[in-house]
Amino acid sequence: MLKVDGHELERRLELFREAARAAGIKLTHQRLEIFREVAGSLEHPSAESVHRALSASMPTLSHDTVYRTLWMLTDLGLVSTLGPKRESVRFDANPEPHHHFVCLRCGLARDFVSAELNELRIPDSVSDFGSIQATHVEVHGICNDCQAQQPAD
Amino acid sequence: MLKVDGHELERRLELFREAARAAGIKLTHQRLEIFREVAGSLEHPSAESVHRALSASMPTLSHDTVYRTLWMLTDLGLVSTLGPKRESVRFDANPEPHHHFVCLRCGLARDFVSAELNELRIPDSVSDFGSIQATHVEVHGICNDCQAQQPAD
DNA sequence: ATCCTAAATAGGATAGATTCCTATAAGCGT
DNA sequence: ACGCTTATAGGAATCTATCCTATTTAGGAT
Repeated sequence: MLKVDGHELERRLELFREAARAAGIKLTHQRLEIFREVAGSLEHPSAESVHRALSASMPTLSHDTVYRTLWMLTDLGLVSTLGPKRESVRFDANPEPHHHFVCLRCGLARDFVSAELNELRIPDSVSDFGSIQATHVEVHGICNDCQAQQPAD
Repeated sequence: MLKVDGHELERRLELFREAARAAGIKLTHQRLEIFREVAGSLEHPSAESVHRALSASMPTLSHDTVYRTLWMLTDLGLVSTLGPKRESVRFDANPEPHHHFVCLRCGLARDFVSAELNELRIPDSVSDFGSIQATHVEVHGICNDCQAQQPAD
């Protein structure tokens, strides 16, 4: 199990404590442990694996609390999600090289093309993870419709 | 509902017919309609929305068929998925700008950093979709562990 | 055109992920 | 320490995706 350096973890925990205080959010034992688990891992855990890791020391921890906490951390900007959040799998039948704009609120996904972005230089170290098959750019933002509904954050 | 140009759609359908023939895969009505639906949309539909769109003209179409067909098209290389396929949501508490290597088989996700990739120029046209919040590069491939288990494809 | 067989489908059951509901418990300002 | 407000536990409900199997179909052979 890969771990974040202890000093860095403490730094992230302090950021969380500050952000929680600023937002008027209570610092419960559950929230601190859940944040410590996700901030301390290099493996981008799922809610389920966070729950599993903590249930040894907190046998009554509920799934609901893990999910609520992780989404709350996402709202605070301390955590993000890989890919378009929740939702179901989305399919893409565009055979040309292209890139994606993805709305963080509603999941809307649109293609855009860019010859320049098709030719990115990926650091050599990445091939230590495995063989590279494709590379593309993901732009995350808020789509026009979602902005119209809820202008600011 | 945004649609792909009719001529382009026919071209994609022809590619599918060829690929199916080459792979010894039967060209059923269901498969053709499902492919037409996903290849004709600019909105990267989910399996559920494909099913919904087709159920008017094919009331007995099953969910299973839609899923099987979409994964089959993915295996043929005619369709890809947005984000790490299936699985649950994955969380990321790394506050520094970074990019991802994602294994297409097992979903393993690892961070890597690159000052150069942090400074990508995104086409102006993308801001027509909405406000941009973050940009990062996703490298898709097969991780070392998965390659060891099943060397070639 | 008809037959045959392997492959594909429908439909319901099942598994897994995520959220909802509500009575109880705990944080934190005073 | 007290009380108000927010958070939690636990189970029920929902939703996504896959599995199972009897029936149907595509497409090559006749």
